[in-house]
Amino acid sequence: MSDRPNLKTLAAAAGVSPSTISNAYNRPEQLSVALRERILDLAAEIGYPGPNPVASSLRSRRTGSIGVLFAQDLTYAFSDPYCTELLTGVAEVATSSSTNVLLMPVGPHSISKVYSRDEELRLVQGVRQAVLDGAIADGVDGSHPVLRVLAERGIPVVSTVDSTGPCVLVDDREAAAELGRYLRGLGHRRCVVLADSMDDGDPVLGGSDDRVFPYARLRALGVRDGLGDEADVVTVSAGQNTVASGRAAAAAALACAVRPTVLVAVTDVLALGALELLHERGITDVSVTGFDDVPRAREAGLTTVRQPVREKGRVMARMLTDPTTTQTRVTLPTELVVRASARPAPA
Amino acid sequence: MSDRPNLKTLAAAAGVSPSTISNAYNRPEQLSVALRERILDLAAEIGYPGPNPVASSLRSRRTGSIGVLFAQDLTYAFSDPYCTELLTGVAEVATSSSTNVLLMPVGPHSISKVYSRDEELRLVQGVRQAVLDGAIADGVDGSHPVLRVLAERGIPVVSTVDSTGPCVLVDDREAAAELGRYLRGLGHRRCVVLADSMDDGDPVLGGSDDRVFPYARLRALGVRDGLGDEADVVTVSAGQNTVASGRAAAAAALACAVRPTVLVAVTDVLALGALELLHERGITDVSVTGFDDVPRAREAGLTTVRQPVREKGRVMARMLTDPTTTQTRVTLPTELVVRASARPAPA
DNA sequence: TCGTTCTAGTAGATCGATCCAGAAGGAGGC
DNA sequence: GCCTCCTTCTGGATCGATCTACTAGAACGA
Repeated sequence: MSDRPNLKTLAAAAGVSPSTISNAYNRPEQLSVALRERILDLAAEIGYPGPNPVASSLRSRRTGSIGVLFAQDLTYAFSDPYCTELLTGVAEVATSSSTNVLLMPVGPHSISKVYSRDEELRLVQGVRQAVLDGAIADGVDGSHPVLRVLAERGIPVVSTVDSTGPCVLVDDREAAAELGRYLRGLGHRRCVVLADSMDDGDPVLGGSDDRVFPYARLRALGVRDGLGDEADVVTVSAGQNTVASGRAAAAAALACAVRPTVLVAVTDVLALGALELLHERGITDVSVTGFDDVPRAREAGLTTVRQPVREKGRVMARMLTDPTTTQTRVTLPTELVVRASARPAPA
Repeated sequence: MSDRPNLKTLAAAAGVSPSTISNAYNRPEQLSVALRERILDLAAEIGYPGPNPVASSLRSRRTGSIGVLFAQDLTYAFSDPYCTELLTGVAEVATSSSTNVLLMPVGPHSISKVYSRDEELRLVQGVRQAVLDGAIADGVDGSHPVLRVLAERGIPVVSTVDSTGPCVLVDDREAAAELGRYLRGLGHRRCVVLADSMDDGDPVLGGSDDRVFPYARLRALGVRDGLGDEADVVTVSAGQNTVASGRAAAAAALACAVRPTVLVAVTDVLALGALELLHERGITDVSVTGFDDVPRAREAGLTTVRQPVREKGRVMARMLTDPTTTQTRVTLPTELVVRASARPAPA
């Protein structure tokens, strides 16, 4: 079997210089229509698939793909409605600009843990070997080693977490504060916040904050702000952002010495789990709220905070693919969505 | 600002040859522990992020990422439970092997349409520029131009559509035939098959087959096989695989001259749409079946055919990432799942 | 006729690593 | 003391394109 044809092969076959072949694909206006036709005909004939993208990227320093990093495990991402909605926004922009989307698995990372060199190399391996022009980091804490690798590689990163670099945010704290004030108005004073975290095991009541995701921390703070000083607010770190975690966290919350009147979940998914548990146990005097306003929140009658997740994905992707966008810091609006799951606190 | 450090810089700084730096990252056993430590220390100090993956891929012909191609629009993929389940399986394997997952947008493709050269170049641009070691093609018809590009580039492709190359299949036709026989046993003789397709517009009754996805075609054939010759079977091409399409297609089906006793959707998502419409119109004497057994099918009481989608994703990803797998053609089992949505045909 | 501008195409360096064959130096055997 | 083997490290070719700067010749105006 003969060697795979490359640009030089084709150049020789066509009797032109390599530069001209390159131009035929990348700068049609630089050569005559007739010559370009002849070249592409010949390419089809000898089975040349176009310039090798790896070689092309090496020289041109462009790859035509953008990466997406999730704080949580990639395996969970596709069953998380927040993630899929964000990806949809990213995909819309990617599709319209013929850009590929690279999903990188990243190991869980704890701020406090110190990694050995080889542990860290393994943690960041996906990102080290990733071929991309820019990356979207969703909920990834600024201290995460993968962000350092990307910075060293000179790859632009747009984050959903507040930082000095480009980011697309919602005001998590203020949005949660608004929710808190609303709950305060309903008479709630004893509250447990259900927060997803990098933990894998059972829910931990009032556990340390350093494995809780950045947005979860802010939302918990905001709820405290809104409920006021005299309110009793405890956080449960629940583990992965899944319905099952929400159930377990709610169970842990109900087992508190002083029973809360409201469970404030930092995501709708956790809230749905909490609702499930309350329903199952026939408990009707405990309110639940969520955050995000995913499709199922509406069906479930969940009081929540809406954020424009798909738009977030679009904006982030545009910041990386569209050279004319100059904005480097965008804040998107949120909106309190009142439904039936939060009721006045029992007297 | 100084130039970004590269392998040669680091080699010079460490007083060793470039090969040694490369080995420090890729072949730790080829150098003494002390030297490797010294190199990695120095790398951290001068901010060298490790070998440039593009240059590395060019020489080594490995990229550390696998691609995924969906027959349908990438934007819809994340809201399609079949796709997300497949991706989850892929992600599991990718995570455990530190492989990245590349999602490539691909324009819709009609078998019969002839593309101009530049139209086709645009259609395949994402795939032409994609950096990957292998690709998973889900439901992509063998005639699709992107598959030719991948073949010319020498990139291995695992397909879910029967072909001469590697593939992971379910026996769509026989699975559907089993369903057909079951429905026949329930007395059904007038059937409309709801099939998703590359069309965008309104549902087309008995439209041409060439824009229907390959699996949809096979399942339609299987149902015919199972229902037998005397049964009246018509296909509606419904457009995208969405609940909304399912509703519209069901509406079209009910408008038939001879009203069907059963709507056989080639996917659960379409079936859910059909159920929604029937429920809304208060129609109780028309049965519905699906295919895939997605999570919501259970909640909806949908009679359907289960296929192990996540396992499919795992197997396909393994065939591309694990050099020890030699199997080139795998058939996974299916199972008829009887629930309440298919009832005996009215007399 | 001369100089200028424009178009179509070219030459050769370069991007940043990995691969393969080989060499230096020390250990071990006889 | 000599030879062999093993470990550790090196030199230089190579992967396949794009980039920048340049040229030949046509076209054009004065």
